Amino acid sequence: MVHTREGRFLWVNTFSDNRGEPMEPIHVQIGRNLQRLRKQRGLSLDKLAELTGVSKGMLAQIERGESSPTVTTLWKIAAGLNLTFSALIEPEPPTVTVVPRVATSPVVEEGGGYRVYPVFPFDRATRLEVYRVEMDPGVIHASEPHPAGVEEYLLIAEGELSVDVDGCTYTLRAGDALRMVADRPHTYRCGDRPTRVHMLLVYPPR
Amino acid sequence: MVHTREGRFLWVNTFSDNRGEPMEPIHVQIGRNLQRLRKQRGLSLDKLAELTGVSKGMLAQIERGESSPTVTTLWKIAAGLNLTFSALIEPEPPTVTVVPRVATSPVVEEGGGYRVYPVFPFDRATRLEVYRVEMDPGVIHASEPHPAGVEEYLLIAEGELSVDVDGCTYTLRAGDALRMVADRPHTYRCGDRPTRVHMLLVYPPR
DNA sequence: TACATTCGTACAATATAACATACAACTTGG
DNA sequence: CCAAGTTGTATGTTATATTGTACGAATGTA
Repeated sequence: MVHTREGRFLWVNTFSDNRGEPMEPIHVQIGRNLQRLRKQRGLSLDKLAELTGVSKGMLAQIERGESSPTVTTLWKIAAGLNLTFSALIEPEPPTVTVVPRVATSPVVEEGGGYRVYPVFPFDRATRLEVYRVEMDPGVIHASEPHPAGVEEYLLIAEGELSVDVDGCTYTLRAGDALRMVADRPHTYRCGDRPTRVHMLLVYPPR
Repeated sequence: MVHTREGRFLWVNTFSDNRGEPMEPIHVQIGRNLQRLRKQRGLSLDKLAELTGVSKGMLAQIERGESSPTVTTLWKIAAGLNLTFSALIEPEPPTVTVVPRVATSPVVEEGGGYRVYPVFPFDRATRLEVYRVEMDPGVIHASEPHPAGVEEYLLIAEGELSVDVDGCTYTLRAGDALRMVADRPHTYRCGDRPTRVHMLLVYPPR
């Protein structure tokens, strides 16, 4: 319950901040991204027109933010450059991010025996959120459901964890993994050794 | 250029199977997704037109795959429904899957000292792929670049791992984490203890 | 049941995307 | 240096995206 609420709390705040971003029309952003990507690859408009099957004039218009291309045109561009739509729509992300273990404080610490550390916050592009969960022997933690569509992955780093969900119990050890649709109550139970789990929450496109 | 060519090569040969894309034009896919999302929310075209500021007739045309909307129109739709572009482009997901450690065989086993076990295969909905990597002390592994847009997460379960990328070296220990854009060569170097890492590959929406 | 409202589709008018071609400025090769 | 090639921009034409309105069918209400 606390965990779920926390998770939701993080989601709401992180998500909306990221969403409140585009002050510029989307076609202008796309234009800028396209020009950057083209120049990074040292391509002329002519060359790009060849690669993508979109006219040189149109590409120039797009880059200058003077036209709002159709999705088909964008698709051609993305395919020709072997890109995703994201690369055309989103600004360039940082390349390497390290999160040392000691750099994080638990966001949840029930009686100290169940500790949740944020590793990577919700990322709008990947829709992925990563936590490190540490449980002391014998600790039981009940989670309320996440919103519909959220999927949870548990990657056991060490120790032993039992997961109760949908009336079933799954016992997992180091190296084991479990994924589940997380929109129902589930309970974690730590075995007789300290347990560390990488927990991934994957949010649906929404 | 060489790098770009390499990336393209990998994309074509390694990932095209996983990404087995439909042969349908993108605007038809978008139409289908839009209609599904609209109906899931119990909205009429009228209501959707209100929410998005796109005309009812146009929305109907899009849903029927009869028109290739501009990026501005798509943006309006996404914003009105509080969606990402991905949700408009990608189809929808599926309960509990457990992958015991012993259930998997390494897909990569270079001289035995570097072993990659698939945990969760590429999932079209989450665009996430999970591996467990085990390295013996002193082992070095050089990775070729992944396609553009792919992001790699390394969650250290145990041991010590050094990651060389972009001329920088990051040393990670149990509980540490790293995420990076994976479209460039990178090298893993195991410390003096056996190392286990959860490796996540997140593919951009496409 | 009759009437009102809602729904998705059709259609004509308007706006704009997308193209091919031309052109001035710049770069490259002999 | 000059000619040829390349580059991004401008322009007119065509295709199509987008709108507002009308309409028949379906649904809801008294």
